[in-house]
Amino acid sequence: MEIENVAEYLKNNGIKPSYQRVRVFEYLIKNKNHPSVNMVFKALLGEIPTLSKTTVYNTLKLFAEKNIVMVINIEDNETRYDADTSVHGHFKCEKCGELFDFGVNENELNFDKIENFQINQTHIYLKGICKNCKTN
Amino acid sequence: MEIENVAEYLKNNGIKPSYQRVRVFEYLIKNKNHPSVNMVFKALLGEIPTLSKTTVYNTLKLFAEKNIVMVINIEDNETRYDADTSVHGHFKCEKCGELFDFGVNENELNFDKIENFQINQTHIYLKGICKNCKTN
DNA sequence: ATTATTTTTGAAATCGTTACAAAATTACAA
DNA sequence: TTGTAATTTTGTAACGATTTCAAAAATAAT
Repeated sequence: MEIENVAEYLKNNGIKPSYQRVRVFEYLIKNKNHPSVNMVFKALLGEIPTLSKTTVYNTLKLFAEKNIVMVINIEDNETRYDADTSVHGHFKCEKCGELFDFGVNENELNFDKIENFQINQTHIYLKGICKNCKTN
Repeated sequence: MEIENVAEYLKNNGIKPSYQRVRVFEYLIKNKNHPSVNMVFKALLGEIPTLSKTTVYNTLKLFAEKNIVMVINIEDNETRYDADTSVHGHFKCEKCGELFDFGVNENELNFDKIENFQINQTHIYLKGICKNCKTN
């Protein structure tokens, strides 16, 4: 998805585009590295010296409520965020720790036993060894 | 999977079958409710008054390392455990909070972009409204 | 301008989890 | 058995991610 005007995009999703919110969202779409709160906070603190970590928490929670970010719980200890809200999977390499995106064909998922359930969110997490770490 | 003798099963998986470990694993296979550490602890405390919560943590971590339980991170705040380690999905109802199992056909998952990755674990989490909560 | 509303901030509290050392239990050898 | 070593359990303290909360700052409305 192409987002030309972040402030406009936030507004269209019912979010008042404050300076901090715009900057956090810009970080997400520029750095597609599924950051944690701490990663966002530390990256932006250099440019926004008054930034509070609570603001990052508040902002990402708001984004999640408005469904413009995906909450990734592939790690047991810290939550990660992704501005790409389309259905796709995440692969975590157990060796290098990196998180990879991969495509998922929704139609091919046959979900037994939950017919007539209303699905709002789909999370697909794989863990293993990535191609780089396998050869090295 | 049928597990007739829990102690034997633990031993076969490289786990010394102490009393606490046997009781924790028995709880898991009798109560297929994907319990949290706290749920296991509170349920067993009545029968094992000296039980420590740390023991439940240690035990479940050991089970996970030996791959006889599945770690479920569908909730952001607390980890849940499942003695069924076969590939299957979990549906969390956003209304009643219940966790449902569902079947997944592994072969039908076409994972784009991660060819030549070694997959060790597959986690599929859905969130939405279960059939009961939709009608009520 | 003034006032009301919203947002940000930072410190304190919360809570799941882990670290650690002592106590209890089990395994092993004499 | 008995003593000793190794393993497991226990409970308290520490840790760290996240939330709470109230004050300060910024923004919007009258």
